[in-house]
Amino acid sequence: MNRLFSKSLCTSAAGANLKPPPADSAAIAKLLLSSPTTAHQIPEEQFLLSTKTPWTPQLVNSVLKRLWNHGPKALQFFHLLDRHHREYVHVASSFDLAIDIAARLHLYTTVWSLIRRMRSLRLGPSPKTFAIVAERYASAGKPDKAVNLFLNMHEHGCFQDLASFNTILDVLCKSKRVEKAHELFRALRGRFSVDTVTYNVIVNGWCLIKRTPKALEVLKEMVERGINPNLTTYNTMLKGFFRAGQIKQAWEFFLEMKKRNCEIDVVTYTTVVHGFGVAGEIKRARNVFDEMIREGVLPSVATHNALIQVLCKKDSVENAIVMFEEMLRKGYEPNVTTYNVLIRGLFHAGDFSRGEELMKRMKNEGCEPNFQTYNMMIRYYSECSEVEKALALFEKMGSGDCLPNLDTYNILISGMFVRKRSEDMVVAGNQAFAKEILRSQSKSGSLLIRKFRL
DNA sequence: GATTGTCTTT
Repeated sequence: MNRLFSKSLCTSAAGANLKPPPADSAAIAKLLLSSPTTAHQIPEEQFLLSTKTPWTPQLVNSVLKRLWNHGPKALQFFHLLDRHHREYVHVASSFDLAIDIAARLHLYTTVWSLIRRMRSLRLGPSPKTFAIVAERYASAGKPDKAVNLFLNMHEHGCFQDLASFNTILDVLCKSKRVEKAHELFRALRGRFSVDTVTYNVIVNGWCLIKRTPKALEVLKEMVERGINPNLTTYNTMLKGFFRAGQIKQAWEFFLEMKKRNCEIDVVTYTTVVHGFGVAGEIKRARNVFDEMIREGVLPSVATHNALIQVLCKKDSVENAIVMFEEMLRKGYEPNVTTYNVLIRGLFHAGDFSRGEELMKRMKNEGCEPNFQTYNMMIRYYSECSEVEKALALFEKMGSGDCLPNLDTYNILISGMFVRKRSEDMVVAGNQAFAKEILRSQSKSGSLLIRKFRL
């Protein structure tokens, strides 16, 4: 998500073209957020529609991504350009973004009219478009709709192939509809000549719901059918054992991988380091970490993050900090996850001031805090009745690049209600974030308003 | 966006 809001993305909108746009995507997004949703043809909109704004697909996409948590606004903007601009025509990737936003809001009528519009402009829909919609259907608890979408793809001018088959299976698996995925797999594996990736997706599916015996069955079947498992297959299985709490089996599987001369990689080692750590086996996690270095497999930032996280959770924040400093000394560049994990660790230990310091540090290092950073810090503050601190962060969020999302409101409000301190709500009222919820116009927003009579 | 490792909470 952080990537979506990066500065480079916005400035690159100017592209290699001759003249820079009069406004960047941040300014445009702000303008759109400040205008009422119902009004039409307000001066700002006329500005957006004027031929002086040199719209490019990059600029449009950047605005859409900035308005990700303000879906109705994003769609309003998309439609405005689509319907009223004389020259600009959306590209396929902008349609995909708009479709994703509409599907996320469960506005399926809009989704389908966008797909029709896309088709009439001969821009798609592409397999990617279908992957997006299928994923949204699946995560909205409509896996059958996702399957039907795949089965009827060809009616919308898009051919099914192995890639799209693997995609729909993965979408079903990731939303924990593994039985359904396996069913579809068995029914259609003859029609597409399925490959290692297909099997890997199914193996991963069973692992995700901790049914490792089923995963092993699929692995066996794959070998019997002459499709060779690869390192991804084994790494998936290994992670599955750890996830299911089968530490002994995981270790034996790992040893077997080494015995059979698999080219064990950084993903394998990271999985084991993290797996042992989560199981509370810090010593073994460290041993494996040292072993990988001896074996000449370089730990990545992710490997360090895995170890830092488990040190925070199962050992001590102090040791996690030591690891962090060691990582810096070795020349690694920490990412948002590194900082989030450490800040969470410090906050969890009640050390708010060092957590805040670390956030300052991450900013100084050019690593922008994301939603997770803010929401996590706000959660800890409101749980400890530090409402002023929580609201200060909330304000900082609103003025920066990382606009508060619905989760933020939920965290703030529930944090206050848990404490049942009426004066908290007075503070909250002063901050007028109830108004913000109204403006966000989402279903859950209005539910909140009704629930708490804001 | 065809598959695997690090970030939501116990």
